[in-house]
Amino acid sequence: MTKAEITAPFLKRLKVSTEIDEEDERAIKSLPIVTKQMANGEAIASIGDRPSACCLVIEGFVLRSKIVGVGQRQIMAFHQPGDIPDLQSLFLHVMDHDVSVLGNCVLGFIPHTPLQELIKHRPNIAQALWRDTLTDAAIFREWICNVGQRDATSRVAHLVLELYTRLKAIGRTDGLSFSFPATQALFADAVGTSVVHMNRVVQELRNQGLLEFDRGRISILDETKLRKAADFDALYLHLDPSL
Amino acid sequence: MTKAEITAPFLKRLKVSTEIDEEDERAIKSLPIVTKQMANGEAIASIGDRPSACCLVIEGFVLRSKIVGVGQRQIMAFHQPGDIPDLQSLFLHVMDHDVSVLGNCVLGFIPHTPLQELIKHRPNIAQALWRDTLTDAAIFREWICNVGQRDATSRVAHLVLELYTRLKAIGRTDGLSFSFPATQALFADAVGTSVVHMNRVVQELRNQGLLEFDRGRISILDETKLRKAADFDALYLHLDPSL
DNA sequence: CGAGGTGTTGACAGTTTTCAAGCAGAGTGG
DNA sequence: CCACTCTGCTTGAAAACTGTCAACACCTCG
Repeated sequence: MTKAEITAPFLKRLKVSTEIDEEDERAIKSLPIVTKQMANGEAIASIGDRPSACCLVIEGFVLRSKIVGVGQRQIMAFHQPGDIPDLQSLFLHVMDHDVSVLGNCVLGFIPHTPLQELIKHRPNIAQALWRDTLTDAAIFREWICNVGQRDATSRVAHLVLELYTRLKAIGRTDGLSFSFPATQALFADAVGTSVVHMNRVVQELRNQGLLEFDRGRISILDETKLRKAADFDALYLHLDPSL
Repeated sequence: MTKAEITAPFLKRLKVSTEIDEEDERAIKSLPIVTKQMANGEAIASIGDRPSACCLVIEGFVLRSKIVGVGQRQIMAFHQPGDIPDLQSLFLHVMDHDVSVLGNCVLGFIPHTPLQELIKHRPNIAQALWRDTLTDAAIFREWICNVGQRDATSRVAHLVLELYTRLKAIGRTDGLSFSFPATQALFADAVGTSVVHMNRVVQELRNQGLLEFDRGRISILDETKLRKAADFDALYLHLDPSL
């Protein structure tokens, strides 16, 4: 993979929100990035770690999770190509949660030191990255609402629409469907329900003709009804309004 | 109020995480801050707004919330003196949630422009503020876990310990108790339960001798048991380890 | 073929919400 | 001082939602 290919989704993302000039772009392309293939479930960083590099998602998905109480897992975020899921480790040195791989994934590891240099000397990039961590936070807030106020059916509908909307913004959807290698158990961990209940919710959404889960592919069948069931408003994603 | 008094909790907070030199301190003290007294429930910023200033909490508490579905409210964060609850509006120009006052409160409003200048020319301060937004995000993540995985009793216990720990870090606790002007309905909105159930949980915690709610004052009666009930680990708060 | 992961189902138990009502205290105005 | 209102807290009973347990079908892979 060339540097251009590696940094492409990342650059595209940054440019949505911020003026990135040629020198910024050169600086990003000259970062020392080590790419690595990783398989489903592999750990990138674990709670208590003190990482010395950040990981850029190039292909595939990454998730952030935490074990709560007696072994239950809560997933707190899904990350897609162009994201840096553990950028926070630059400033919060101890990991307070786990970061791991979903499906097969290509990651680029960027050591903290050159990244810190980049932030110091390229204010545009610093600002874009800061903004990125703020939209992450906005998504966390929406998840609090999701888990706190909506019933299980709405939660799943909402999560699907979020994934769809974010993936569409980076051109990784195929009409109204997209590839997402998650089992029902994983979805259950993300919306805070049991696997059994998750299964019933999936069936209900299927029977009502709203969406279809099929071996790593999610298809939206009736977007209008799904939006209504989900109580979904994309404002919190802070995407480029032109999309 | 003098500038020194206004900025004191804020400066104290920044210094915990970052080297702030004298010039940084001078720059902060010369910010044009307009203070304002506000009363319980007053709105600071609402969803859809495009604020042109950020608000610094000087005395009292501020909360962030969102209306979900048919009028239910989810509280997503509580902020204490030294916090800037809407710092994100510097980079995410449209508010995706509401910010309002809890109890009586003194706020300092700082226009975006001088704040942006400060960030541009004082990298230490920029870094400290960025770090602050990252700890906010860490708290959001923990709230997702709280609402997603714990039962109502643990959730309340967890929230109380979080408030206690954060307030202790800024010296606003009184032994094992602290002042926090929240009704049970407010707590219900924060942990995602109904008011009725919240009341039952409060009584249970009282009966078990874990804590006491009394007109705006919360007292921890048995810290060890409460910690256990809450499944609480302060790691995610990223506080100065010397505290 | 057997093992393990994933999806599915039924019955039952537990938690939480909803509805409806009553109580206590603070503040208001007559 | 006494209604009166308002808000916050409390209680009981029924209904809704969700979790747990146990079992089985299906599929892939070694």
